[in-house]
Amino acid sequence: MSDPSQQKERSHARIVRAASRLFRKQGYRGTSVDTLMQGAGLTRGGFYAHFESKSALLRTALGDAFAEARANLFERGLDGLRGDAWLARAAARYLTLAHREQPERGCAIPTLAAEVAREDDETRRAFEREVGSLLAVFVTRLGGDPAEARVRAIRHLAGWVGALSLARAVHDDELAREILDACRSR
Amino acid sequence: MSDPSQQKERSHARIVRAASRLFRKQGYRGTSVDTLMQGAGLTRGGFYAHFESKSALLRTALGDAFAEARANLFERGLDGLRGDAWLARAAARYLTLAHREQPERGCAIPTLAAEVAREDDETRRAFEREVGSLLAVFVTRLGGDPAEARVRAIRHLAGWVGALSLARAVHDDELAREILDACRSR
DNA sequence: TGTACATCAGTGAACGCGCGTTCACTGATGTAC
DNA sequence: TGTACATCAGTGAACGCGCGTTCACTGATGTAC
Repeated sequence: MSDPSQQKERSHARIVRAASRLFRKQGYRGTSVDTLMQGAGLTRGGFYAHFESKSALLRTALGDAFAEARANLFERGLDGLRGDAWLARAAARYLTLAHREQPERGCAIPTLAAEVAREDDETRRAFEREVGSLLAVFVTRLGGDPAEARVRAIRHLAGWVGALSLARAVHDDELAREILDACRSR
Repeated sequence: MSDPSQQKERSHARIVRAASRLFRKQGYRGTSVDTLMQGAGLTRGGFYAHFESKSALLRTALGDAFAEARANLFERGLDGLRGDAWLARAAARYLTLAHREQPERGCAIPTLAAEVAREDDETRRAFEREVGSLLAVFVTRLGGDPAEARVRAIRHLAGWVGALSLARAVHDDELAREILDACRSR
């Protein structure tokens, strides 16, 4: 009973989950190994039995963060929707003050892209893979000619990412709302 | 001759300039006071005769960074241009691989927005002021109804910011180019 | 014109602290007989 | 069923290091007489 390797797997998953949330909330450099192990209910010494380095965890945590955001923002509750109907609902979810105020469960791109851009090739490849599968979801949902859908997917995603980045970095809530609203309408 | 207070002013300006470039290139947390003082040709001990804290320098450096980017990307060489003609030229400048590879002279939003979002109110207000004056340039250049121009300004800026953020965080140059190109047209 | 003193921008050693990482150890659990 | 041993996930003290910040000092320059 309670196979010790299963226990290790569960700890591993808790570390990844904690990292995925804390990195989005406080940034990668802003989150210490100590803090994230506490977030997983463990102590710092155990970290290196699970990951080669903090950087290796970032690569793994990106997968979890993108998966959570993908589900929450673009899939959950939007089952049958396609084309402009899906686009409008996804935009309305992405471009909210709630998303602005809860980076820890939201899209990983506005929170982590700038730090990832300064990391090594392997990390940027991991990020690239996640962007790729996110765009694939967009293309499927948008439908129509795949090449055209891909251009539209990139354009919309970029607009939403920029809007959220701006809305988070300004102080005034009203300005934040204006930015989010301006990018929602088509 | 060579008024000592003038010398201090020149050192001050060199620190701000170095910070403005290094923060965009390596991030705010990624740049130490030591590194940026070396970048200004000084030693670390002198820093606190010029700024109350590293955070106070960030607020000042944002002004320099936005001013440099505003001039380079949206004004220099675009003297008479207005409306869609200006927009197309500005987009063509912003969405280039050169801009992707030279964050230290480029737009401060993709490089610093995520870190600023985690800083205190005063810093976010400084960032907000700079975004405001950048949008004012956009509105003037776009012309037409000011309210409509402002919505368009926000929408385009957000799209460009998101595109550059994505292009920098992915590894593959071809994908980066595809992202930048997709966001240029219209 | 020359000497003594005041000013002050900049220096560099030092501070306490938190970081990523290592490692000898603990203690709960599973296995052998 | 009970005892002795092996395994191994997790602990927590310790490592060297770089950080933001402080401070006693230096040395060039300007001022007073």
